[in-house]
Amino acid sequence: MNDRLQNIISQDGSVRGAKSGTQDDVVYAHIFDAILEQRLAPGTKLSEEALGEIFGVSRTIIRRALSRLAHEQVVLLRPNRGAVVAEPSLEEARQISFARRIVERAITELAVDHATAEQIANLQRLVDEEQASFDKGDRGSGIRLSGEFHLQLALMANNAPLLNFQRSLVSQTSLIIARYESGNRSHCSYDEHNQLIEAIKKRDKEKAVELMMHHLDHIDHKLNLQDDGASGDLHAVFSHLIKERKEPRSRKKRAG
Amino acid sequence: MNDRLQNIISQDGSVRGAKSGTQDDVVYAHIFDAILEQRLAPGTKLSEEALGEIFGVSRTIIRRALSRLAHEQVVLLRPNRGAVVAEPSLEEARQISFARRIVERAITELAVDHATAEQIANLQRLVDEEQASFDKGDRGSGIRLSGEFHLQLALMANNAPLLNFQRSLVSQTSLIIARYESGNRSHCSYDEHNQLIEAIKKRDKEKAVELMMHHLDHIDHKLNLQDDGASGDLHAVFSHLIKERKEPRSRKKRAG
DNA sequence: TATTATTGAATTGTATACACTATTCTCAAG
DNA sequence: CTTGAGAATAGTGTATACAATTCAATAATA
Repeated sequence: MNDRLQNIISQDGSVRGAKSGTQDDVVYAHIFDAILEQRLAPGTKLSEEALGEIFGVSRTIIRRALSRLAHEQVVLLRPNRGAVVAEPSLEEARQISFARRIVERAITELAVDHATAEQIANLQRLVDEEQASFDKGDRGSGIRLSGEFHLQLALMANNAPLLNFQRSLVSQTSLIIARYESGNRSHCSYDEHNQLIEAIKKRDKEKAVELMMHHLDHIDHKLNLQDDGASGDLHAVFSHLIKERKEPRSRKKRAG
Repeated sequence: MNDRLQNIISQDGSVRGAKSGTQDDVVYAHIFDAILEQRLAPGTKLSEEALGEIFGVSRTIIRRALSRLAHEQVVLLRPNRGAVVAEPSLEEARQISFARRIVERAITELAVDHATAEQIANLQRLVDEEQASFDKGDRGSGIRLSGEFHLQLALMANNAPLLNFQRSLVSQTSLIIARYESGNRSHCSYDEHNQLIEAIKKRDKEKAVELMMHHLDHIDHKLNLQDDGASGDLHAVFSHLIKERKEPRSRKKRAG
């Protein structure tokens, strides 16, 4: 038995982060997606016990996932009072928007420099999916994919700290859209995304940056003060994946 | 091993930002300071049980603290293998340096716009302390205070996301200095810090940004990031000790 | 009726027991 | 002497019990 070989062989097949190995990654990803797709409205209480039941894990795991989300400012952790989906204020929204301009400019420039053909193809695929989602009327997926476009761009920039920061900013922007964008204005960012891809293909850095800045302007302009309260029912939001709690592993007493 | 951690961490010092309320904040702050003041070297193993004994809390608390540190990239959490103080590679160091330029430029501009007299006084006090520490020969405190200067600047920028990002970048920079700063070049950043304060007082944005960029250049130059291009090529890395193949490796005798 | 105390349920905070994994140690084979 | 397999050990991963705190409902008082 060669365990090393086994390890090497089994290293492939990792799909988009969350490997089935660690449970809190799965929980994290599900809650994260639910928030980004706006199935969980800002302000929704995230009860540890309820989430534990839904995902079939103990509060320990839920706690870790919530902690990660809190670090990305997607969730607010109030001591002794539990977690809620973050509700960015207008002032916070303004700060996030400003920070994004700083970061997106740098990312766009780096991406133009470093983008490979394969990465650009990935980018195009994301935008196509995004457009398909909006066409299908799946606004939630569309908004999530729109965010992933900006994350893919950050990935192409080849700078880990900027990528991490971008992840947090994009998530929070999604929250802001959920809170302040009037319901029916479809996001329609895919058109601007397509133009960006063209500029990147042509390695036209100046044009790409200009497009990105305008794109961010448009996002800001679409926001206003209406709020549409989405769901607050955790079980409903996650109904498609509620499962039975794992049978407690047989606890063999250590024979004396 | 346990005793070594005990000695390093329990050195009485300032534990700023430790809201005495929750225990894991205290633990977090102590470990954070120990790393920033370079009493914990990059690569040091951080055993949960040992830390629990040292701080008189359960592993639960230690785990949370380590998790927070890992989010800020100050600690590396290896699944099933425990936590170690992060060891930024040269490539990571370059990326961090780049990201800092982006962020510090924005922060400097914002700080010039928003700085109040009181905040500038705070800034000045930090630099005085920093200088005093270096004069006393307390390099650890000096480096920590140098970092706090940049954090205070970020605070003055009035932008929470940028402040958070800056916190992570400054911490990692401290780690990089610990790992890569060439020999005895004392940090001596306080001189440039003082010039920056002057420019901010005069609301001279252009000058302040220029000083900041030069300051970051100097930091980089004191490190050995310039060339070298450390590779994944083991033969290159260990070329100085490659021996004739036939030479039988002398096995060290077991002590005791 | 409005306001404040008090009590009890519900939820989070922490410690700890057990399960699982990785590392170290020992020893046998080449 | 080196290499590799298997057992012993140490350390992390997860679940759960219990303590501490918050929240809600009721009762008491003005």
